Amino acid sequence: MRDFTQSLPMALLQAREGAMRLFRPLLAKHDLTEQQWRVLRALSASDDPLDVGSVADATFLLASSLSRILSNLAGRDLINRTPVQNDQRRAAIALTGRGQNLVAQVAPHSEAIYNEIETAFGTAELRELLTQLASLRDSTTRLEPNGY
Amino acid sequence: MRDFTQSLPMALLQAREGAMRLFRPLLAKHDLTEQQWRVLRALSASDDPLDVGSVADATFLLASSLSRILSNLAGRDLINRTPVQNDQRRAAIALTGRGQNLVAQVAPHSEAIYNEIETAFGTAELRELLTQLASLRDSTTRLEPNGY
DNA sequence: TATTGTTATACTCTATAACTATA
DNA sequence: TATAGTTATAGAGTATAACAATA
Repeated sequence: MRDFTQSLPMALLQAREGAMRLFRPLLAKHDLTEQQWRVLRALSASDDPLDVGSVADATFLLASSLSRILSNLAGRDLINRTPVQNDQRRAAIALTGRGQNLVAQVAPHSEAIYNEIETAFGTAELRELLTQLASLRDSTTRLEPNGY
Repeated sequence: MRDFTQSLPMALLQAREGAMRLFRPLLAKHDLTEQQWRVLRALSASDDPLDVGSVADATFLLASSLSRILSNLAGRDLINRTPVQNDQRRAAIALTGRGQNLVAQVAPHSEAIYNEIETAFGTAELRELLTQLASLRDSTTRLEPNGY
């Protein structure tokens, strides 16, 4: 078997841990978990409200996990849910004003950390890495888990 | 702020999810969580028994999380803990015979999945990606989280 | 009947701190 | 006093399934 530390999942985990380690104190200061921040970011990145399924896809969260997270964020008045007119099953999720303010407050610090990483790692290297990661994602998307 | 889907942590998460999605059914069949498998792999990769701190470092698990995981694995007779002679505080963790057998049983399937990924993504591309990930890890290791 | 989303349940991991035993 | 490891506690996410409401 391949060397443990050389395995792709471990390398991706280590790389992500190395980056997230720099972001966590910022999120903790605002009482946000990584997952909660992913939800806020996804909503912030979208011009229109998103239904729950779209948020789940964008954030890599299970619908059942996301449902709880949305309840938490709604309880803190950071997001709201409004039923969709055409399809009453769907809920349109959007940032509240408070949610937008929070994102706007955290974003510059997040960007500063990101810039530190980019400076340390290299702008061209970062762009290249993002390209390769997208390519890997596309490659694995086409594969199916085998039955064992 | 940078585009959400273009952010490095998200890209690393997506890439890892894409890969792990292919491995999870295999681990599930053997009643192993990702974290438990990381521990078994780390022990398998080492010629000598490892103390708990070393396993924690190798697997990116907190000592307190690891302690429970080790209890679970010990209860299934997959690992054992033996006190270290020179330093009675330390425990030397090693795979049992059963643990070695389990790793030996899972490893070929894991390798097959890995080969599928390598074929889909490209051997040279994979090597290059691993190099870049190691470089990123080194870059972020030298950075410190800022206070906010 | 199928789909969207929530709830139920059991489990696992995270995170911090307190604690024990040893050095 | 400091260190290695475990235990306590609270919280959060995972995973599967069951469920209600709607299409």
